[in-house]
Amino acid sequence: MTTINDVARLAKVSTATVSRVLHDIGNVKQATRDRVMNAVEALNYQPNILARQFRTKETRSIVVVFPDITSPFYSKVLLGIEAVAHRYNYQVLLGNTRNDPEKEYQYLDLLKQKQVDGMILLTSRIDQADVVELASQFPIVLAGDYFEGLQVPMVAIDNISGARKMTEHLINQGHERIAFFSGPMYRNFSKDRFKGFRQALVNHNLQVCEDYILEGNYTIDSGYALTLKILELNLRPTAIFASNDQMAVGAIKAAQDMGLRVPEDLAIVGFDDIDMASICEPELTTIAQPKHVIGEQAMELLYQQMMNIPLSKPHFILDGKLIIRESCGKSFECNRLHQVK
Amino acid sequence: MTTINDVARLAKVSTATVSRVLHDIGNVKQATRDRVMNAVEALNYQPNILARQFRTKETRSIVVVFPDITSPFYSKVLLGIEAVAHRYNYQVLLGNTRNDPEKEYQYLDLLKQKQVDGMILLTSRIDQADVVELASQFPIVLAGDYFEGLQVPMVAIDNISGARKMTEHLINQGHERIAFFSGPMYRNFSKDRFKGFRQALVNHNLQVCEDYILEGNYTIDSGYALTLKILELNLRPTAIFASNDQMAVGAIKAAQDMGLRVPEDLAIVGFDDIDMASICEPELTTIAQPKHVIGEQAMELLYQQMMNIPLSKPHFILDGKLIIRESCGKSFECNRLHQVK
DNA sequence: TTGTACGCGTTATCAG
DNA sequence: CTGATAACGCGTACAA
Repeated sequence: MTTINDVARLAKVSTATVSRVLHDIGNVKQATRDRVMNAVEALNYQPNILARQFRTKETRSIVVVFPDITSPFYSKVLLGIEAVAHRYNYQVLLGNTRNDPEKEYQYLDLLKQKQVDGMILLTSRIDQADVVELASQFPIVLAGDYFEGLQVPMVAIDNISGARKMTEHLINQGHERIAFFSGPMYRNFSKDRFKGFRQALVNHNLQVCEDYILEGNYTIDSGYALTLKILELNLRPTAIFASNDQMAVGAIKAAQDMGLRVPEDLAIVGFDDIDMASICEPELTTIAQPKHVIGEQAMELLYQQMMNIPLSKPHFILDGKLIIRESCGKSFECNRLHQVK
Repeated sequence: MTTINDVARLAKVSTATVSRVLHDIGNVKQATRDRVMNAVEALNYQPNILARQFRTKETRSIVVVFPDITSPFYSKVLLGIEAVAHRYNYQVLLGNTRNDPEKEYQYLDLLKQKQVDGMILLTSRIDQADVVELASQFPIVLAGDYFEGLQVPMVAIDNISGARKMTEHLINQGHERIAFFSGPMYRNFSKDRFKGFRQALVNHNLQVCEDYILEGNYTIDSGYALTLKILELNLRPTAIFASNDQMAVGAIKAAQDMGLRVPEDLAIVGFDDIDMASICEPELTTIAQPKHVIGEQAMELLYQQMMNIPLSKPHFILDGKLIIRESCGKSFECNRLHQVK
């Protein structure tokens, strides 16, 4: 292992000068700079990063915490994070939790122990107070999910308005009996999607029927099971709003297995716009989240904190876009004409 | 920041003893051990990991290199790796390359610079010689992909026999005009899947038709485009073997868009058995890879290297399993009866 | 413009 | 069983 001392000796300068050259700081005569660089080349010197990290207390790495790397949503966000992280020369540590709060706490330790310079939480099951306290001491950003009314830096879409838009679209199609598959309610965005759903119903003087509200866990299987359950009701819904695409895909599968046509017999819509949404049969009407951008923006926010740049804007609420495909029946325009008639 | 010195002082022992207690090594009298632990508690002491890493030259982290975290295949393998890594107390660094060899070299630097203790390559586009040389100096494991005839530790399925099995199934169904969508040929497993395909044809005295062999890039879009192309031929194939599920899904979509029924008009099969394979319509016949196990095994192999445990077996060839679903037409059994008649 | 010398917090060696 | 102390390699005041 060749060290900075070896370089210094060969270049006949002090280690301080070598360090200066390597970091492009301080005034160093061109001649000595060249001597140093030559020595570096000759010895094929690579700085000992671990020593540097120890010395500077900077690891140039961050950790991203999320429940499931296998999820098409989280992995896309992660991709956005990674793109910006690498641009700023940060490494990204995998923080897969498998929904285990215990694990999450372990990742928090990485921060406390300075093994990473910052953290992005794509979701959190641990005590909000803990996160808030940590956020006051370390660079932290929430992405996709968020805490109610807290000023931890955050980037996400407006889930309430997204879900409202979607529900209104369904209502405009003539649906009055709409089932809602929520995700686990310990996630704030789950609550918000439900809120948006309810708002739309209320706005249109439709009553929300308890039997039509079911809680799933955002998996295909869960959407499948919930659909079978809801189809047992005497008065079936004419539409299902699954609050993510995986559940919607499971719902379509279940409906088809029960001999129902989608959307003719049962309209089904989702949320997120994962790749599968435009592949499945019928193609899924959904709310598109700008996943990559959420990741990029989150990393930008984190970077600013790590650099101690005051945040011009700590909260970013992006737009969720209604994507009308086939699974909800006739298009919005068609329907308007229909109603006008 | 409270250090080991503070603890030593409070416990009225030397730092050496504190370190001994903390690592459960050496003989320490119970009484002093208690004193130390009390001091640790009282001061809420957390060892400085960076200092430790610097001292021991161990980071307890590894990097996993792969082209696309968004891929259902790679992310599942990654999950397996992560499970075992955490059991052994290793952190996992994300090595997304977006297929950029440049990036891959950067991750190699992490190894050389001792920023990680080991590396798992899920695929590699860089010079094989470089990898082999590196593997002689650092813990490295190849997973999913591999090098021909080299003794770098590795775990993967037998792609040749997997592809052969699949092709034979198609032939047994009565297909004689089978198209093959390969992946990029710079990946060895791509070559092997093609080899297996060709072997099966040759074994059954079918000739391989150049027009039916197309190279894609393992994406849905590519499967879609290739299918449109192949359907332009005067003599259309009766079956398509797409060498991964994404391309197969794209192929199904294209066929359906062209008004063809799958499998009646055109049989389509894939490879990998990603989640989507059992969701799409029709469900996909495919070769299942034990993705999670590949990841687990790869991490075990890496761990053994990092611990300097001699590898009992450096190469693991797992089994790819033929999963017969709907997209290939009548089931194998039905078909045999049919032929016997 | 350059060099000296110290400290970062641990672990490891060696002596007692 | 325990303590003193020397590294580890780098960055950086401070001095020259």
